Amino acid sequence: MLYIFSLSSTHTHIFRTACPNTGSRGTGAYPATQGVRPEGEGDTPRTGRQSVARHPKRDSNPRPTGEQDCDAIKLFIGQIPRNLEEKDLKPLFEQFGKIHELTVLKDRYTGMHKGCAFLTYCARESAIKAQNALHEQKTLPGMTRPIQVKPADSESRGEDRKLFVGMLNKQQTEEDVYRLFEPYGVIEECTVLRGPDGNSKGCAFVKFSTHTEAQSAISALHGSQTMPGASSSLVVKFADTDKERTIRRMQQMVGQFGIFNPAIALPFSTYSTYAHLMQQQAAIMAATHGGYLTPSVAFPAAQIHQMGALNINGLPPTPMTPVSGLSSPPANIATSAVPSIVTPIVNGFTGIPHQPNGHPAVEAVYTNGLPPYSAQSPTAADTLQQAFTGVQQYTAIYPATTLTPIGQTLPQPPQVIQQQQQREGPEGCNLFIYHLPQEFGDNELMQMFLPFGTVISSKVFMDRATNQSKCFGFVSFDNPASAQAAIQAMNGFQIGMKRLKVQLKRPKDASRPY
DNA sequence: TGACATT
Repeated sequence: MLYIFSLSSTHTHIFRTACPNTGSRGTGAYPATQGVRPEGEGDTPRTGRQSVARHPKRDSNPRPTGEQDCDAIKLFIGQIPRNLEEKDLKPLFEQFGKIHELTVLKDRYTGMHKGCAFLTYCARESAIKAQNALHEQKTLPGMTRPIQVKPADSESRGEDRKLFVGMLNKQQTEEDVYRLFEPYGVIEECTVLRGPDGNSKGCAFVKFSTHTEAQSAISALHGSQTMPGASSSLVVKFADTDKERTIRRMQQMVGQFGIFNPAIALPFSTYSTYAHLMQQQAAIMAATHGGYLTPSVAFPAAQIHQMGALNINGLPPTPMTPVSGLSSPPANIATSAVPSIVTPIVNGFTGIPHQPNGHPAVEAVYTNGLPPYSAQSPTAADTLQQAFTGVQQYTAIYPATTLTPIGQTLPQPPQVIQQQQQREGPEGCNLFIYHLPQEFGDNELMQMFLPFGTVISSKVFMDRATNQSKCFGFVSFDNPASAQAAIQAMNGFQIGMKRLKVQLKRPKDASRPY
């Protein structure tokens, strides 16, 4: 099994030019013309409001006058080949104006290029131009999806105007959905969720410019009709907040197929004690295991990622309480914003079991039984975006043949390191783990223990006859302290109905049974 | 549950 790491710098690279008067960025709503731009729009009667959606003006949240030119917009750039650094990307974006800051996102632990960037022009207008010219308009070499150029989540607000639409016909396109919703307001974003194969998952996100519009669409459309082939009537509701999504995915993962990341599937009591360790895991998972990672994992992991202070060496800063009581989840779980990048999210969806109704397990159920989140942390949003993009882009790793994009030479691809060359670590570094979820393989096992240090090997034992996991395995660290930290944190850790048993591997000469 | 780097 191959594991993909980058050992390059752990620092984020920033390209920045001096640009005066950009201090006000990051606070305003963006006059976005995002998502679908249906063609042949003359076919359908349109309201006056809806034409507004095609112009960079927003009737809500008008900006103060005189601020426009230097009220920079931070753009999120997605679907960037991982071999392109700031210097490579700069020419592509400079044609729309002077760049104030361009930052390729790197995993903070592995240094791995996350396939996305943040871009801030000196002039607001440049950002709008760039978005209009590039967003979904061209595909960079090696990528399977078109480039994403849209306001960073730190720029957008109001997930209270974003709708989840379920029970669509899988033949329905963005344009179909757009037309369905356009009578109710200005649509800023309309995205059908699709699997890796490009097939619709039968659901979509539609973002209106105002909450009122979104609400009116719900009132008019929810349950109003049943699409051909759908098992029940149309579902139109406000999209989940992260908190809701986290909870839902935890529940679903536990119930359906075990889990990938214990932090997600676990009750909050253990979740909270483990959470700060998962900060690191989140980043690593997002950056290195997109092909395996389900979005249900990526969401919460990314949230956890920005909770609390980090302890770089992976050791828990406080004594762990593996099976602690009934503490509440950290309050800031709910503070991150739902990313506006919708299209990229779906691309990383691999291995998600589908429910009998044919809907993806993760997206199938959206309710709004929880209060909306109150605050939005740009950092959280950024992290989510990073996680998403990391997930998504690893479904299409480097192609064997890489074209030279935008006239640049190509840096080398990320390092691919074969793991498990060394099976056992030194004495005191090897853990025996029992009660692993049936679904856990070497990879998942490794990820579960990565937060505690450098994992030099991970092995889940498989039944030869059935090829099923025997639910135990080994993890080896490169130092005993990591191993001890892992024992402290993970022994007794509840996953679904089981609790992990994490012990030092028995020395070879010890044959005593338990 | 079942039990320490296998086939």
